Amino acid sequence: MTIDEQIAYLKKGLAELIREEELRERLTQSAKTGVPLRIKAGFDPTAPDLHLGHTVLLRKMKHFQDLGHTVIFLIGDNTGLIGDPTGRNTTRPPMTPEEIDKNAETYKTQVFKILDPVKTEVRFNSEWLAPMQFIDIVTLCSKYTVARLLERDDFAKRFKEGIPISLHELLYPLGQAYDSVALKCDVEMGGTDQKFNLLVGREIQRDFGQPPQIVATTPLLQGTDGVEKMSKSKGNYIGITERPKVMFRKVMGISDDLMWRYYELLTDKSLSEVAELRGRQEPMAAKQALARIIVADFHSGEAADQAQADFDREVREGQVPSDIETITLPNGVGNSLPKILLAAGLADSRTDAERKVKAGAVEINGDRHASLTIALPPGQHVFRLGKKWKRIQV
RNA sequence: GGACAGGUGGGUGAGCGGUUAAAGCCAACAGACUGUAAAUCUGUCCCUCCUUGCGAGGUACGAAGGUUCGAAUCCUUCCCUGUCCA
Repeated sequence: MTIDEQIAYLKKGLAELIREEELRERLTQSAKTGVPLRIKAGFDPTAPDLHLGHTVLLRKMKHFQDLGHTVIFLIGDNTGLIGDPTGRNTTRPPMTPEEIDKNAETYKTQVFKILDPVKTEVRFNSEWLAPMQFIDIVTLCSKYTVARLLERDDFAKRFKEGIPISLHELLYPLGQAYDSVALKCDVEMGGTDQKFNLLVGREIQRDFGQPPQIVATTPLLQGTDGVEKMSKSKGNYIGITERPKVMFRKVMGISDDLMWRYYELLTDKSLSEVAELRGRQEPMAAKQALARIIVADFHSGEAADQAQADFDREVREGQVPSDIETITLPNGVGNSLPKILLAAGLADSRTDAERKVKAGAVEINGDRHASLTIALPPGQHVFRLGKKWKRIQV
């Protein structure tokens, strides 16, 4: 590929690239010397469960690898103690080396579904942050001003609204910036919400006599609710290790509008292909195709077939799922339906169970059951409460 | 160190002595509708118990005490947060 083609390839699907000319220079330089560029992205050590939102970034990092460059998967085991200030944060207790190792392993098995292990370095920022002395930290702090830190959107907002900002939170961008110095990064990537932190990296690198890194941001993927960005804590995520069936169903649950965004950010389909698909006016078919692609990416084609078959049968035809759990009732629940539902894990509490029954949400062996007592003859019974199914052995 | 303001259910946010398990909104859950969805409409949304009733108890409004027949609402102390002044 020519340099122009490389840039076009890398730019596709990026939210922002700062600055393109610098990237061009480095790509040219790299081609000349044969030294690969170093592409960094940082991840929080506490949440090693990746979801599709993370894969937007990972897919883009993979593109750099495709061109022969090195990706540094940085686990922020030290900055993670602060927690990127997205809200009310306190310092988290330090993680033990065992926990960190365990999380790192989990990360590896997940990210290598996308990244090429041969062209990936997994690093921890405790490597250089932990040995820093107070004086080192003060020196680092001296390189940036409070006013500039407060320019960051969420800081500015919180400051203005009188929401607490703890001093240590201000240090987070500096720590992250120093990571780039320590790793001599050529490019740092992150979601658009990371733009500020990534830019601080440029300035700090300059202060340390390094050429400033190129900043590449990827768009944030909306969660399944279509409103907020995908995040585990919001419960609107699709995890990349989720079972094919669950994954398929979650994809089917997104709105038709959101589906096109997912096509754009989560598949290799070109924009014209997506537009063509959209023009066909067959949202149902398009969404199933999307769900198949995603399941196949993280599992296999066969798993995708199976997931689709399950979906057709269970959701579209409303039949009993193939994989429901069988529960044997403990003694003493008698014929109280709420107690049975609680014992089966279909309700959170007896009060909750009672409400659900009264609301007509309970189906037993295919028939709605709205009374609070039931005599179950010995044998197996299929219970359904909303989307949850259980087989109960009496 | 001083002067103010504030801490309510998953989130917002009303209530400022009693019809308040605590408005409204959002989220969530269930039902209807549907091509999966979305949207819309309806209902629910602390727990326990039973004689399942617009039932009876128990918890709950930062924490602990106190005043009251009665407190999320008043008082005291403590904890936490913000603003202004030094």
